[in-house]
Amino acid sequence: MDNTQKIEKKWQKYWKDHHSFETVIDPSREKYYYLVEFPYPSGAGLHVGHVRSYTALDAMARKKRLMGYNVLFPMGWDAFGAPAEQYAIKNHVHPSIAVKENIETFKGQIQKLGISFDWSREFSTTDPEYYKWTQWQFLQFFKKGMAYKARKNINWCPKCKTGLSNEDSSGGVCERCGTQVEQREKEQWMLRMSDYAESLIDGLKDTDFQERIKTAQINWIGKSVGAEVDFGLKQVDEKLTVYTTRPDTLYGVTFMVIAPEHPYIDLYSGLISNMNEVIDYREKANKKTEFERTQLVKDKTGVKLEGLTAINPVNGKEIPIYISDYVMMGYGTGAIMAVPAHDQRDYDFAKKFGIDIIPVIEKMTGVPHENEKYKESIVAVIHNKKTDKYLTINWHNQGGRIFIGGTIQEGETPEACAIREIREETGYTDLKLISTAFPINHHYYAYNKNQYFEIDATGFYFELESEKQVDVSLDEDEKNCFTVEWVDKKTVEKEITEELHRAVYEAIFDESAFTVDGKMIHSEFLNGITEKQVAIQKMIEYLEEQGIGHKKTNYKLQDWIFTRQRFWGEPIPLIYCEDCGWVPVPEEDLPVLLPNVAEYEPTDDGESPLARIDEFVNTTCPHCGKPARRETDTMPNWAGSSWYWLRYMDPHNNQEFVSQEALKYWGKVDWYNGGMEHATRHLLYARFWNQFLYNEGLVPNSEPFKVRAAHGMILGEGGVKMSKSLGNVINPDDIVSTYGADTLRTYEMFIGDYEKEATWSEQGLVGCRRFLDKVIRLGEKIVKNVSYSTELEKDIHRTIKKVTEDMDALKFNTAVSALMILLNKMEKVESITTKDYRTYLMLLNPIAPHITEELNEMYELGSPLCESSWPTYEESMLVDQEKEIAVQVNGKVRATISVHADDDNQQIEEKAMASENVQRHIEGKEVVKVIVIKGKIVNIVVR
RNA sequence: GCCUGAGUGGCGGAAUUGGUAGACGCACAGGACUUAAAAUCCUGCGAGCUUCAACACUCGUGCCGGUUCAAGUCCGGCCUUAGGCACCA
Repeated sequence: MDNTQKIEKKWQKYWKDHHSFETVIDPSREKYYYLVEFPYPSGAGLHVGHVRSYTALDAMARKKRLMGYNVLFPMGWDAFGAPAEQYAIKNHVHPSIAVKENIETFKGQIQKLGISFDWSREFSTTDPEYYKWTQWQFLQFFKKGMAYKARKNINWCPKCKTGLSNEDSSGGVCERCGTQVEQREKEQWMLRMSDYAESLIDGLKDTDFQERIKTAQINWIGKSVGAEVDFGLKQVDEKLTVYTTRPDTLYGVTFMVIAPEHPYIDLYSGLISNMNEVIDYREKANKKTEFERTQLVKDKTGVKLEGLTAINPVNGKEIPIYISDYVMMGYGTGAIMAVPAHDQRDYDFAKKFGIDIIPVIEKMTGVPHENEKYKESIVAVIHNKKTDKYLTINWHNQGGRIFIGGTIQEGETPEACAIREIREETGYTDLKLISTAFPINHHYYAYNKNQYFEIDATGFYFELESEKQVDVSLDEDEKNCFTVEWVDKKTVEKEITEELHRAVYEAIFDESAFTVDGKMIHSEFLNGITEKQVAIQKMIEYLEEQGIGHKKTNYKLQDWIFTRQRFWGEPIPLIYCEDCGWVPVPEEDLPVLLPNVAEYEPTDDGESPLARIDEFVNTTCPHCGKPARRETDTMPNWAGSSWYWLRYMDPHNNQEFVSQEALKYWGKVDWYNGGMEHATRHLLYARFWNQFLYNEGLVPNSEPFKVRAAHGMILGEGGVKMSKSLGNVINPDDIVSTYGADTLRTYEMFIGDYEKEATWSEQGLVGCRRFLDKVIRLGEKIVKNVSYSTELEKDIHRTIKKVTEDMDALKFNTAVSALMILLNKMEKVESITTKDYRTYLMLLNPIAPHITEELNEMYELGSPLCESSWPTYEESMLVDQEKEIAVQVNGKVRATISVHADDDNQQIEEKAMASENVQRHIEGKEVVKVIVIKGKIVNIVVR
């Protein structure tokens, strides 16, 4: 309908001409700050996903304004970065030109949707007036020693020819282009973000982020609490420090592993007799990408350091040292103590290299009891290869099927005991021991002896070598009690249910380390402890007493690599002088502008394209005046978005990045909406940046955002991601021109749970268009009257409540649904009053602002909606005098009755009993009790 | 593997937080209006069973079990799925 277009244009012009959504500081009114992530203005234009979040926040912002708040709802552009640069390389134009075009497209698209942004505050991160302050803030980091240059292995994207932060190369591929990331040693500017790890976790307490977002942040920061322990080296007077979260397992250490890059390898190369092999391995490991090292290769590799051994500080045991790439130099100390019995990776490694596995934690089964009798015992699983059967003893109804078991006698080894028991009970003697299972601590009650037992049991797995048997000397009684039976695996797994025997069976065939809690064994002063935390605490105390270790907290979060070797980014405002070192560009010289040239190709040697532009590079030292060179790397894409919400408060200030007055009034962002893809990186960078500014006294709040919500993606029809290649991308412009912006907005709000993904459906869209058409037609039956229709009054009040509450809770779908329900009611009555209609339009206005304004004007209902106030409801109007409630008999609904608000329980019960169908169901039965929940339900319990 | 969520008709999804499961919309079917179509309006629409029809009845919120007068909702154990983290010691 071209009429729709006209109406929408008309009101968009009205809002613009009247500055309807422009905001100024007004201490007499309460402020509210809605922020939606500013987009990267790509050539592809706006996506329907943008529409979803913009409309949602727009609806909330419009409503808050009508409620009298001074609402800040700004928009801008995050325009530094690769795509604009790629475009520039191809077409030999300055990236700023492409950016300008794209911004225009995006802005046009957004304006067509009627989003109530305050465009007077618009800026782009690429505006020199903006990035001047990004540079200024970087200098604050620099001056505080929070920015430093380090030569280190960084993630390098060979396609983009630039370094990447860990955050940008997660999963071992470049975030931008998907190329596998390589390791390259480069000098990089770093920001000391890891200093803020704890405070970034802590600060979450002051936010109302969605739980899933908090979790994502906490996972990313990756806090772990453990201990650093110093192991001795046998050959030199030096210690090898490891980080472990399980110091309680120190007695189970049977080897150590250090990262291939560990400095000790070169330091003690003289002592290592197989140095060639070691170097060879190290080179291979270095060539592997981080991706291969962490994702693909689960098979353990490594080399033993011959000639260098370590000493376990708690028991003085000598243990071998290996190098292996499953230990990372970048985490902890780059060295680990390996406890194969209780760590899966160590277990795999030990199995492969034939290293001892010493269990120090015992699995516990059964329930411990007072006055237990202690004994040690064995359980033997015997397998016959020829028949693929297992030897069992069937006690029939006196205890079912079990394996061979028995108590260890004095002076007997567990293995000897097993062999003896097998012979005594079954006669078999020709056995080969295959494996010994981890010990099990079992608690049980023996009925025949009326006694509680605690046993430490060792499980053995034997292979039967031959059928050779000796006579079994059992008395008659025993013979009648049990039979010896060979059974298949299936029977074993089905019939052996006794807890201990079952546990032994599982332990024998389980190829994994025992990583759950249990009872400490073989650990001297820790023996018998059953709680992990207690054991860890005790061990740490011991280590600290002995001076061989201490408690230590580690984080996965690392320092932020803050340089990119690209053209299209904020130049880093530093100058290198041979005499003075790194010198900041004086504030009055900011911004350091990007030069206006036409060559932007990154170079293979890893230098920024800026390095080739002499007139940019060559300068003088601000300190001593000698010739000096500018830093030619630029800032990463994330820099500009790390403080943009502050600039919105005071976007045209050329004296400071934001005035204290604006900061004081606008404070925090009250509600920040963005995609789930930014829940870790952008949000962490932004919070870190803000916390730093807070510590410098530059901003009043340490946390920048109160609420963080994330919208779900909009998927193409069929539930797949929208993508160019699938050809299922929906262009909002097309929808706006066919159905109108109001229809698109209403549909996207109605599509489903805002926080979950939703599938696009053209049919659903049509339904929303129909809904709006009905709203339009409803106007035909209004009669002038300044009060609500009596028949609709209650429904209107209820709808006001519902819509008001739902919109604040992101439940737009049910808000729209409530409006549809009210519409259906309004359609059914003869006529509606002007007040009915105006209130209805007002409620719909935040979601469909154009058509509601138009109808309001057309029927002369009052001042423009955007200049009016949000309707209120009366509590008294929400309660019904008459209500239908259900009557259940034994929990099943059998009737409904109409009850009055004044009815007492007695009356309600009588009404319920009077129902014919209820009578039928209670007839001939005894009524046990009647539950009456006023206004809700009656349940009659009969027997 | 660990940490979050989620699982309800043909479909998108509701359900006042333990109280009539399936609101609202879509799709579909039947009818009205129309020369006809579109648009619009009315009616029906979880499955089964029964009936000329209606009333009624049985089952039903991923699966198994439990608590309760009453469970989509709470508890225990699984399965599936989406997202986050991951040789992080």
